[in-house]
Amino acid sequence: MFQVDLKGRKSIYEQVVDNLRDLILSGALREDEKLPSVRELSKSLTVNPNTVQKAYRELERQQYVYTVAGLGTFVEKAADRPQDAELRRAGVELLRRGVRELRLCGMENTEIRGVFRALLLENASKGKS
Amino acid sequence: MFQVDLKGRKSIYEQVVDNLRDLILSGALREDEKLPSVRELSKSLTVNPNTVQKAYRELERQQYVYTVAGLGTFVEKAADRPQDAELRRAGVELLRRGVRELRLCGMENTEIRGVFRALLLENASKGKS
DNA sequence: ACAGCGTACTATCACTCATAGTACACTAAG
DNA sequence: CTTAGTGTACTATGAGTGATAGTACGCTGT
Repeated sequence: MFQVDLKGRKSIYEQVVDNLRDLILSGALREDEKLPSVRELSKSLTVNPNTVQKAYRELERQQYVYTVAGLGTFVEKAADRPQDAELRRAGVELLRRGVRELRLCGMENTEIRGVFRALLLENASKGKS
Repeated sequence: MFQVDLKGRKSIYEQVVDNLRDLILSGALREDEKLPSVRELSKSLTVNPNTVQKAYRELERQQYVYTVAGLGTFVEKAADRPQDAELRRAGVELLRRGVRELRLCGMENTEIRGVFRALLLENASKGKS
């Protein structure tokens, strides 16, 4: 399904959250589709079940998934996800910080704009991160 | 000089590093200008001297400052800073992640470009973060 | 009844951050 | 030389977080 990086700065459960969220947003996991069970995914990733459960709890808190007792965890309908706006704000914030960083390097608006245009084209056809 | 946020996700010494680095890059601290002493800044920020020293050591490692034994810590000359390229790569990476995030929200290139243009103008005249 | 599911709880270990305190070598000023 | 101020080094401690292990409970579908 995906991999986790033990030696990264991001914690494991954060990586699980981000990866699953991306799979949901990209449509790789469809609405009402069942996610792997906690124990199943924990074996697949070779991590502790508690770690996966922590990730699932967070995804449920953010309303990307919903849970049916005794059945499993499923992808929430896009219509019931009011927090896409929050994700959008996060994206804009990343752009803002990037612009600020490049400005500190002494780059002018025209240069920054050039870098940005290249980025847009670069990622246009790519589905990977 | 600046403030630290105790309740943020970033550690204190990282905040000190980032703040001082920004002051140097923006020119608020000029070349060969003396930084506050470890004990002085630690009192000013109400943090432990060891925390400030850790930040200074990191800034020296990144060659933003240099140290003269018994005298103090000073701003490195811009010509002796080969790692601006690294900062630039970090900025570009932020932009890339921002674009990716906004794409996951379902935004098209034209929309993303619109947000970006607004950002460029918004920060154009601002000196604050 | 049984297997599989999410959930809850306690306990432990490791790591990082921040703190406290002490000590040393250096420099400039008196 | 003495003193104050500087960076630096070191040990120790407490708090917090992340990850782990193990156990247990209630739910669902077969």
